[in-house]
Amino acid sequence: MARRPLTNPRKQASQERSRATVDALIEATARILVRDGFDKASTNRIAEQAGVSIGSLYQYYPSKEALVAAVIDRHNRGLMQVVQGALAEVAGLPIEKAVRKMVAIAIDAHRLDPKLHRVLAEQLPRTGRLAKLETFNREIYALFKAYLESRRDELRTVDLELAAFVCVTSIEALTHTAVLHRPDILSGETVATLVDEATRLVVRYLR
Amino acid sequence: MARRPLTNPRKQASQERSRATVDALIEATARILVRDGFDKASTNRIAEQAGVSIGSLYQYYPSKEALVAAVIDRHNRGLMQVVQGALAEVAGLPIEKAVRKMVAIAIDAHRLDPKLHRVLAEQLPRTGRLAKLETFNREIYALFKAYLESRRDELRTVDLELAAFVCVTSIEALTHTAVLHRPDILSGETVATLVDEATRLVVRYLR
Amino acid sequence: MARRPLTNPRKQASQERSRATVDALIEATARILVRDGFDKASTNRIAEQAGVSIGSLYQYYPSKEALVAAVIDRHNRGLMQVVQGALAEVAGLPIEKAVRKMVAIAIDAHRLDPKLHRVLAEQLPRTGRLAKLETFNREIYALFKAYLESRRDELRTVDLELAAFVCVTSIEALTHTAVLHRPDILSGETVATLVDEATRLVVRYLR
Amino acid sequence: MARRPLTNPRKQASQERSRATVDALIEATARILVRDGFDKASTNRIAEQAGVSIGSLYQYYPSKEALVAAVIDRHNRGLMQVVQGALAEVAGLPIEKAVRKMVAIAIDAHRLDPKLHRVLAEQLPRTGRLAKLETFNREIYALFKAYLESRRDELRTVDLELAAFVCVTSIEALTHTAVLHRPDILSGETVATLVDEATRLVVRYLR
DNA sequence: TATGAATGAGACTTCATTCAT
DNA sequence: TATGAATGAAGTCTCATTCAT
Repeated sequence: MARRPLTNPRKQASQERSRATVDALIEATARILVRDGFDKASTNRIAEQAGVSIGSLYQYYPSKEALVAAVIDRHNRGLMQVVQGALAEVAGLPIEKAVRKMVAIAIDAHRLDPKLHRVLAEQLPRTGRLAKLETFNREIYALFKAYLESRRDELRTVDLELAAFVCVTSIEALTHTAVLHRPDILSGETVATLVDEATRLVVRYLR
Repeated sequence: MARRPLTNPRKQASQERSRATVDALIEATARILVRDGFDKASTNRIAEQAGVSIGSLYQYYPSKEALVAAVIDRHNRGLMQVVQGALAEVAGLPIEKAVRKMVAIAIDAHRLDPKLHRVLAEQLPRTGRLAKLETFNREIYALFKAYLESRRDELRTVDLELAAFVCVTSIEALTHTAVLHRPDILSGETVATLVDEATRLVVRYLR
Repeated sequence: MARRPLTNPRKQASQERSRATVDALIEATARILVRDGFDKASTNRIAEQAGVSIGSLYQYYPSKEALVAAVIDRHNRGLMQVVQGALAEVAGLPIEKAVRKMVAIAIDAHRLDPKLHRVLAEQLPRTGRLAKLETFNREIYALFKAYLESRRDELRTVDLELAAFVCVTSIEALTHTAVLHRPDILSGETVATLVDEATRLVVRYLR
Repeated sequence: MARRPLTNPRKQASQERSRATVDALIEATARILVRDGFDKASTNRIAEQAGVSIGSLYQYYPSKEALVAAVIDRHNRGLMQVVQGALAEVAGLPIEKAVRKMVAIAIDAHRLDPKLHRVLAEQLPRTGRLAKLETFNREIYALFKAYLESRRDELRTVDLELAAFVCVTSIEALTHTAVLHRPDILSGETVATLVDEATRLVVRYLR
C-alpha cells in the first residue's frame, strides 16, 4: 500500500561525490531531452550520457519520470528567479509600465533555454506525475493577482481572480507561441512591436 | 533503424468493407486514446478493439502514428465544420458582435469531444508527423485575418497579420485553458462572464 | 483492480503452429528446471531453449511463474494418471494388500521424472501463485479416505479424516524422502524392505 | 562468473562491538525473511534493517547465502536445545511413554518461531550451500536410533537404522504438516488426538 | 485480403558485490 | 574497521511491425 510517489528523488546526495552524480544525471537528462526528445530519453541513455552506471541512476531516481521531474523543477526554479526578480521591480509601477515590463519578462523567461522549454511544453505527456506542471502557473497567477489588488483603484470594477486569469493566460500564450512557433514575430525590432501589442491588449482590458 | 516514417493512409478504402474497417480503426483509436491514454494505445490493442486483425490494421495504416494522425484529422475536420459554419454567420457582423460570437464558437469547439481534445493536447508528443497540429490553427488565422480585412475601416491602424495572431492566440488560449483546466470558470452563468471578458479584451485591443 | 491472476496462460493456442510453441515452452521450462534449477530458469533462457522468441513466450505465458505452474500441472497430471489407475485396482482389495499396493504406487510416482520432482519439491518458493501445490495432495487424501470408508468395518473406530491424514502424510514422506534423499534405502531389494516396513506401519495403525 | 560460493562467516567476532553487529545482522535477516519473504531479502535491505552499512555486512558475511545459513544455524541450534533437553528426559522411559513424549516435542519444536520455520521450509531454494538443511535431521536420526538401541529388547527384530528412518520421518512429516498446513488438526484438544494417533502409529510399528 | 503467430530491439529495474575514502 | 557510492550483469516484459498461411 501507500507506495511512495515515484517522482521524488530517492535519497539525498550527502557526500560530494554523490552530489556530482546527481548533477550529472539532471544535466544529462536535460541535454538528451533537448537533443533527442522525450521518447528517446531512456534511463540507459541518460546514465550513459551522464557517465554514470545505470545502477547509480536508480540509486537516486526511481524512474525516468522522476528524472524529468527534476529537470522541470530546475527549469522552473530558473524561471522563477527571472520572474520574481523582475516582478519585484514592477511592484510600484503604474499599470502601463508594469504590464509592459511583465510582457518583456515573459518573453525573457521563454527565451531562457528555449529548446528545453519547447520539449517540456510539447513532448511531455501530461500524465501521471508529470501533470504537476500547473504548479508553476498557479504561482504566477497569485503574484499577478496581488499586483492587481495593489492597483485596484486604477482598474475598472472586475473580479480580480478572473482578470488575472485572462491577463496571465493571454500574455503567456502570446509570448509562448511567438517564441516557440513564430520566430518571424520576434526577429529584431518586431520584438518591440509584440511588446506594444500585448501591452495594449492587457492594459485596455484592465482599464 | 531509419525506417521511413509513414503517416498517410496506405490506400483509399474504395470498397464498402474496407471503408468499415478504416472507420472501425479510427474509432477504436480515438476510444482508446480517451479511455487509456496515448501510452496504452498499442496497435495490437487498437486492432482488438476495432475487431480487426493486427495484419489488417497494417494494411490500412503503416504505423501507429498514421493512425493517430487520422484521428487528429477527423477531429480537426469536426472542429472546422463547427468553426467554419459559425464563422460564415459572422462575416457581416460589426466587430463587437462578431468577436462575441467567435469566442462562443471557440468555447463550443473545445467542448466538442473534450476528452479527446485533452488527450490530443496533452499526451501527444509533438514529434515526427504528429507535429502537424499547427496546420489547423493556420487556417483559423487566415479566416480571422480575412474578417479583419473586411472591417479594416473600423480598426485602428495595425498590422493585420499581427493583430490576427494576437486575437486568435488569446481567444484560443483562454477558451482552451478554461475548458480543460478551469472548469470553475465555465460552470453555469460564468460562461457568459468569460465570454464578456474575452470579448472586451479583443474588441478594445482592436479599436 | 482485479488484475488477472498472473499464473494462467494468456491465450489458448488455436492453430497448430502455436500449439507447438506452447509445447516447446513447457518442455523447455521443465528441462531447464532439471538441468539448471529454478533460479537459473529465466524467461530468456527458457525462450532460447524452446527455440522461440521471448516475445512469443510472453504471448502465451505472462510470467515465469505461469510457465512453472504449467510444468507443475503437467507433472501432476502425469502423477494422477499413475496414481488413479493403480488406485482403481486397489478398490476391492483387503487392507494389507491395498496398503502394500499403495506404497508401491507412491514409490513409482516419485520415480516418475524424479529429477523434476525434486526440483519442484525443493527449489520452488511456495510463494505467490506457486503455493497451489497443495491441490494435488488434497485429491489424494480424498481418494484414500474414500477407500477407508469402503473398508470401515475392518478398521478400529477412528476419525477417517484424521486417519487418512496420518496414512497419506506418512507414506508420502517415507517414499519421498527415500527416493530423493536416501537412495541407499531403495537400492535393489531393499525396496521390498521399505515397502514391508511402510505397509506394516500403516496397517497396524489402522487396525 | 564462477564466483566462489562462500558460506562461512568471515571472522569470529571477538570484540564486543563486532558481536553486536553480527547479532544485528542475523536478527535483521530473520526478521526480513519472516516479514517479507526470501525474495525480498536483499543484502542492502538487511544491512539497513540491521542499522549497519552494506560494507560492514560484507565484512562479516561474504554473501547473502552465508547470512541465511547463519539464520538457519541459529534456528537449528534453538531447535536442538528444545529437542535435546526433552530427549534427555526420554532416555529412561518405556517405549509408549517415550514416543508420546517425542511426538509432543516435535510439535513444540515446530511451534518455535513457526513463521521463520515456514519460510525456511517453503521459500529457501535447497540449492548451493543452503542444501545443508539435512544436517539437522541426521542428528535427530542418530539420537533416535540410540534410544531404540537402548530398548532393543522391547522391539521386534528389525534393522534399527531403517526403523529410525521410518519413525523419525513419519513423526516429522506429521507434525510439520499439521503445524504448517492443517491448523484445524491442532486447534485445542485435537492436539491430544494427533499425539495419540502419531504415538499409536509409531509404537505399534516398533513392537 | 485477412489472419494472427512470431519477432526482437530495447525499455525499465534490481541487487549482490566491490572498493575508494 | 566502517562507510556508502558505484557497478553492471541479468532479469522481466512490451510493442510496433512482419510475414507465412
